[in-house]
Amino acid sequence: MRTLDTTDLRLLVELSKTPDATTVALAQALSLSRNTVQARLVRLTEEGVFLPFERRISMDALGHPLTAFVQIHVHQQRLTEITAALRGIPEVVQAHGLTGSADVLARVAARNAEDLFRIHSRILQIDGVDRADTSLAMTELVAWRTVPLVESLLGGGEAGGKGGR
Amino acid sequence: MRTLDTTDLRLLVELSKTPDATTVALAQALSLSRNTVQARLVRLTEEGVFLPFERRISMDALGHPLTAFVQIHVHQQRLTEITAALRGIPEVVQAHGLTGSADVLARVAARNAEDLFRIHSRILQIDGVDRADTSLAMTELVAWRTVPLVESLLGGGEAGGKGGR
DNA sequence: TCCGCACTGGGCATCCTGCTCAGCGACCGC
DNA sequence: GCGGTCGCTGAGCAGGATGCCCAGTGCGGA
Repeated sequence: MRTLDTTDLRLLVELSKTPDATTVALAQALSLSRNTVQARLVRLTEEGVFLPFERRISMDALGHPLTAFVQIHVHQQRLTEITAALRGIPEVVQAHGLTGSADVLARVAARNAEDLFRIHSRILQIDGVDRADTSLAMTELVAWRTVPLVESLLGGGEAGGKGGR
Repeated sequence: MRTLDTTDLRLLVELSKTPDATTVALAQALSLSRNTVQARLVRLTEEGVFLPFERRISMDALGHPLTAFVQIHVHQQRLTEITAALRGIPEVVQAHGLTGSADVLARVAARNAEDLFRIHSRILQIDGVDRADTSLAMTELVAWRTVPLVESLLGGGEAGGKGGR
């Protein structure tokens, strides 16, 4: 994957500020020509810099205000089937295979405590699952953010965005 | 927060399929009038159903392909300062206050193993942090998804979208 | 029965989009 | 030093989308 240059990063920051900005507005904000912005956006899209829109849907709005992390210990030989089973539970929003004591960390969205208990049980009943420890997220201390990282890349100095090959 | 009706949910699914679709295209896909779609989108936006665009930026693209989860044990009295310190680390992408054995679960993005170690050390040096256990995410078994949950709400039957108050 | 609400379909001026083209400046390899 | 190549610019153009307005309609609740 190509390394993003300053122009790309500035574009990402601007997009984060005004996600629905038109190409013209973005060009104005960054003092670039409309053509350049358009070309960059196409390239960024093709390179897969933008993750699916799904990620922008609020669980709260869907009536699932509770977030919980479930640490799952499994028979590692059966990981494939277990993954499939987890995919079958819509409330399992995300799951990672981990190093360390637990094998799988699943992120779960629930309507309320009962609902969470139900989902927890459902995970426990999956064949090959040994144990599942649920931790409820009480506060989001740091809300998902990418811009600080992008800005650190900008400040840290990348190659300039003009001329050259 | 108002409960989303069938029309809203169908709109979310359609948007997930084609995030850059025009209002006209969405209206066509859902067999609604353009005016209705436009009004719904405005309302969904006002209600905060859409999370920030930042969430759609790929860490891989930013040169941070490694994801790690850091379980942090802290002096709970100092949680406020600790949160501020975590916010000061750009690589800390998200952090939750948890019930259970650990106090804080932080999600971290890193360039490579060394980088991860550096960030881990930086977290450890925060005043009030007792211990920090890092687990590296090796695979994303289930990529972030919301649509299955939305569809389960659709299938489960919500109130219809037309008429009434 | 009447009211209010949400959706519909039409219309309108303005702006954006997607595309093309020529020109220019900078850096590359030769 | 020189041509080649790449990225940015500014202009132009047809088609379409946007944002806004309004009147009409069907349904449920008061």
